[in-house]
Amino acid sequence: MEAMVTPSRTPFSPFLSSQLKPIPKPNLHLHSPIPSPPPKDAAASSASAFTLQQTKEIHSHIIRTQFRPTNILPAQSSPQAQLNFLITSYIKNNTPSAALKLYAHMRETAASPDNFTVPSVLKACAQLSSLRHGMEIHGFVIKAGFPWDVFVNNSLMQMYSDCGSLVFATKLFDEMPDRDVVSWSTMIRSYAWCKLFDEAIELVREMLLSGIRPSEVAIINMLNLFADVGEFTKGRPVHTYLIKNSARESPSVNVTTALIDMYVKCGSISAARRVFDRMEEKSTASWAAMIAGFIRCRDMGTAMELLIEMRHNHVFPNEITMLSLVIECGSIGNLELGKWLHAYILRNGFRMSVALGTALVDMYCKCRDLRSAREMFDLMDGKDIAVWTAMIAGYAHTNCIKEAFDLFTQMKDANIKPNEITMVNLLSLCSETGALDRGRWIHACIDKQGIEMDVVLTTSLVDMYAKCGDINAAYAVFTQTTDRDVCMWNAMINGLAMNGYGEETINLFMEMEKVGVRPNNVTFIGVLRACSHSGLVEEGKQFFSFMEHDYGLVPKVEHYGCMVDLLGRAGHLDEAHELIRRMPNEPNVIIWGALLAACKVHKNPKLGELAAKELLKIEPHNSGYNILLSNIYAIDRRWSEVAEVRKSMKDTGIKKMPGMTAIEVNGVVHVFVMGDASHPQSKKIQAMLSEMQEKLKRAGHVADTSGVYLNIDEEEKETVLNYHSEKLAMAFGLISTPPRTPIRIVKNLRVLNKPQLLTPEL
DNA sequence: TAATGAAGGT
Repeated sequence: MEAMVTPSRTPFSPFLSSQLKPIPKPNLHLHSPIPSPPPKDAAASSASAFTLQQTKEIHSHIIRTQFRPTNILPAQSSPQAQLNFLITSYIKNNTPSAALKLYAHMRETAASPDNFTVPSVLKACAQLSSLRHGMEIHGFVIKAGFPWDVFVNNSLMQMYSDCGSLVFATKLFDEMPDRDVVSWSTMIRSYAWCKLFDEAIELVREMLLSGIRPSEVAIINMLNLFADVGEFTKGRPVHTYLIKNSARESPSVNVTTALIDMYVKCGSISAARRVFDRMEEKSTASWAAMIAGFIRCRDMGTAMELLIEMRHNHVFPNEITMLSLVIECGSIGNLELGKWLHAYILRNGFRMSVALGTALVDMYCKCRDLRSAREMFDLMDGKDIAVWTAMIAGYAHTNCIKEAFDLFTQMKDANIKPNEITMVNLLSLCSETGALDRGRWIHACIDKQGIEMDVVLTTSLVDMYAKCGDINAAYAVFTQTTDRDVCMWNAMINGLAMNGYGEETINLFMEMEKVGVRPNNVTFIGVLRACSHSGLVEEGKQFFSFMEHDYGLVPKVEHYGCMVDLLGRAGHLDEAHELIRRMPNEPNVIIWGALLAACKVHKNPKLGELAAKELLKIEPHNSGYNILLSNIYAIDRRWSEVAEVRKSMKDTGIKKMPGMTAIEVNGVVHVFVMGDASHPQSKKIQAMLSEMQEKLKRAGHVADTSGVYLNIDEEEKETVLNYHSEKLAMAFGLISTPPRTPIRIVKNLRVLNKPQLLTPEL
């Protein structure tokens, strides 16, 4: 690997290189201090599950009082038992890193972890996919000399499997003196998780042979698993087993429901229907699974019919049924059915719980009907953080900056404290729109409000800083945390790649390997992109081959896209074309677009024409591709063909989409299109543009007009260049910021391709 | 048990 990246050194910014500190060594003993206690006493009582806030309060109380009895936990509980309880509570509240910190604290004090602690903290490791922490705990178990315990052993297997180390899990399984049904299920699950279905099925067979009867839970787990991986044929043996066994005892309603769910998720609605029709007794859940199946395959008529039929059979949908159907509907984005369900809910007098209301708001957002979402939202009473967040997420995903931040302000006025999820949504909005100042502000809010920095939130921060161009801030956030999962590495790797740090990207990739985080498809996109932008052709080819042969990751069309880009940028156009012809997947617009872009740069109209025509085959009405084709003709000065394309565009009503550029000044995002005179400060901008042009001319700059493919004379072309949206944004930036302020403009192609997003309905 | 969240190719 080392040898591979050395050959052609790419020039990279010495500035960043000096900034990039080595990744801190993993802190094996987790010495991080326990967070300082909030000044509240633990007043909450009764509930069996505590909220995160309550957990933290109890935590600080226990630490403060040296395990004196509280009014919440049983007074006679040992320190171990109390801490175990807190660890479990942190995990239930989805804050595994807090659980691990608490465990580290136990190790330092007299309250030594016992075999109730270990399975809990292993679960936390699994949630964080932190193999390193998991192994540390395994080491502790061995050193502490616990008596062998099947429960602990199963937890270890589970942890290894969730952290991607099937080898260790298998080793533990093979060496177990005594296996229970959970051990088998865990191992089967692990194999199936790695898509080793044949091995998983073989293990099912072995389990049955060894006389272990799968428990009902084990069968349901298996079915859920096959459902998750969407492998239909592989699930069959479980079905066969059930049928064979049904002579003795018929499967329970829960098992059959899981079976229906599996068939539905594997895309076989007819098999699901057959099982469903044969059921003697159907529960609410069975009906719900069946109806969700018809929603999923967009057969709304049958879905509605079944919902009505269900009531004739005296099985009544409950709030949960409706909840799951609304969620399903949102995930396929079917507005019509969503509205029908909403009406159905109102007509039939279901209790409109906050959860159901939230699901409806979310459904409308996912169907891009923000107006209805907002209506529902405004109607709701007792709004909690989830609804506010769902609504903010709706605005965030449609790039409605103003609405999202306005709502955020209103939420705080209503005394609702934002949580990690709220912040993640706002940050992703900042990333998409390049709003660095707002992003920094959100970062400050997170610190000020003491919001838990979990993996997802940290990843969002890294991503925001990287996409907004502040790579040093991204790196600072990245290095400040020790629990990094593959997504966080990917955010940093792709961030470096995106900002042009080819060599650093590759180094970081190797660092990731070293600490034992397994790269995935997305990781390789970043690495290949880095090679592409830095002209590391040979390295890129090697990584491409590595990913398949050394990591067992089948390159997807995305990776081919990177490779076409890599080869194309380097001018190896024919090789790129050859790769497209050889690829097993159907080339899409990205692939042909990459080839076309390369043909433009390297002036190969012949291949470019081919690519443009392929693009138009896929999307005949895309104005962008029509423009590109006409530009290709223009390179060859084939003006009559240029005119033809333009005429056919005009005839079919295709309009050229305006290029747009955004700039953030004092927290406000200004968007410019080409020749835009609508800005209030337009006059000043024009004056600044003239000044810029004068200065450039005096400095001897000659505009490169070869990229403007209109049949007009050179002087006019220059005018067109001068009114580009980028220049307008740049000029605006110059007049509205103090001298020497860095100016950051954003051209977001994704925004460009979705013009409707910039003109929200509201 | 069932409502809100992260990484990606021109």
